Amino acid sequence: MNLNNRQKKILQIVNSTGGAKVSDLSKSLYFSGMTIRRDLQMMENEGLLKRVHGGAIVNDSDFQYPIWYRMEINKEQKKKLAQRAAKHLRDGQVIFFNTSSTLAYLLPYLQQYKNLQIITNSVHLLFMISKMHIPCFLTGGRYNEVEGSISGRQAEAFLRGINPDIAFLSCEALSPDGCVSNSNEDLAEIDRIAIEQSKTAVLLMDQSKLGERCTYTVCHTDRLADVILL
Amino acid sequence: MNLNNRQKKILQIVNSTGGAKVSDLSKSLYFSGMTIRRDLQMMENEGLLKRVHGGAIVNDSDFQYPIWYRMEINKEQKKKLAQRAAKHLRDGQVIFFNTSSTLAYLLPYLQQYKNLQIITNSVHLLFMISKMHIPCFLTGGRYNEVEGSISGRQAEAFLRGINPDIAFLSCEALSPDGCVSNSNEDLAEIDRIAIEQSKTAVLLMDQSKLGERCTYTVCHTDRLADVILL
DNA sequence: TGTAAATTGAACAAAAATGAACAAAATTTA
DNA sequence: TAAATTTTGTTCATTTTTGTTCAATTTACA
Repeated sequence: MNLNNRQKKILQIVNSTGGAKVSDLSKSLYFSGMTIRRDLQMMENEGLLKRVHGGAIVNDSDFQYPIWYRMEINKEQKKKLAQRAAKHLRDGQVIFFNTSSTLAYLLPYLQQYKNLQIITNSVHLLFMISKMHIPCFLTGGRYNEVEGSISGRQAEAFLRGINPDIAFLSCEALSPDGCVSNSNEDLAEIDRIAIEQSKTAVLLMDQSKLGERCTYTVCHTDRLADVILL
Repeated sequence: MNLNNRQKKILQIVNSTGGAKVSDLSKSLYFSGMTIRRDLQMMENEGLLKRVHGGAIVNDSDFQYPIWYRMEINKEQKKKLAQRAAKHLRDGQVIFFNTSSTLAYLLPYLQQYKNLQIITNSVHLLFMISKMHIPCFLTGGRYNEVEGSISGRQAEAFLRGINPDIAFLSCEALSPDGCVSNSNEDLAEIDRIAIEQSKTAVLLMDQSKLGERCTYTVCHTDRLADVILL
């Protein structure tokens, strides 16, 4: 029994029973209380559990649903609203999409238009669009694994060299007074530049994120041609 | 019993039992603890297992090499040659990879270096490298679904703005007189620029493609620091 | 065949893991 | 509230494991 096995076992016990006492763990695993305590401290640092006086309990901190799950939520309603957004589409347009799962609802409507060119900083959208055999360009720059986005100085430079007809954006928060904002500084900057460079900008966003305000302002809604709440 | 057989056996034991102690492996394989320890270190660097105090356990990290890589991993020759290519690696390097599955053999060796920065025009390599938690930049530009590559005018401009310490390239053909060539014009141009911009360039390629010559010349081998035939 | 490189093991110093002792802090009890 | 009890964290000693270095041996290769 080494450190790793012991900690794995402790985690099993804690997760299956909701919590465990140091004294019990010590007795059942045949290690001193001191060792157990050190284990719990390590595991708490890694966010695996929460330490309390006398032992440890499960860590039920906030967790995020994976992206594929979020896409399944409210499918029907979102489809209808994406249809409304699709009314801004025309043949031959150069279109920018930012990084967002919400925008994926728009993709089916691209099929009916000819000679579109898509630019995006989302690798997920890149793949989906490519599978539809629509030419797609990705901004260059630093890859962020969490959102599947490309951002940073180079992505900004890339965008400044392009003038899309329309930008479809999604963001994290929209305050009551019309302030569109994001919690990621780099992605907020991408959005700002996309709006600057594009003739038209349309915001799509999830109603659930309404009314809040994140650290980095993207723009005010009066700069947008349309705001569609899914 | 040579190094490769021994490591294969160690991996079997670890994978079948979930873990093994150095002292036990030493006794059952009749090798000194020191040798076992060196084996484990090597195998950990390649991501095949996880070392813990006293021994090793199965690698349950979130990063897994793709199946085709793990299936090939025991082909000693490729492993050895990738190892030779890895000798060009140093801490803190800025490295370019072009679009090629061959280069994936090098990835395990990246883990042992600190502060690397990778630039590539391959989305497949981008994903693998990101999963290893190494900062990775993608060139901007047109996406080509077939090879999973980014190329075109913007990718070229992106590359010209960067000066990597070393470029690892793979290509489609290498003629007997040392002409490195490619059948895709855009990707050949990317390679040319990468060589131009990099302090050092190393070619890795599959022996099967040896002796031929494609439409677009990339460079001559005397421009390369090393040519490694897998 | 001789030389360079890789492999291996031994010795020993350095580091990690563990438990015991005890003072400090938290909790319970009176 | 104070005393008693339990739990915690610090420190130190002991044991185990690891890494470094060097020498011997084997292997690769020119």
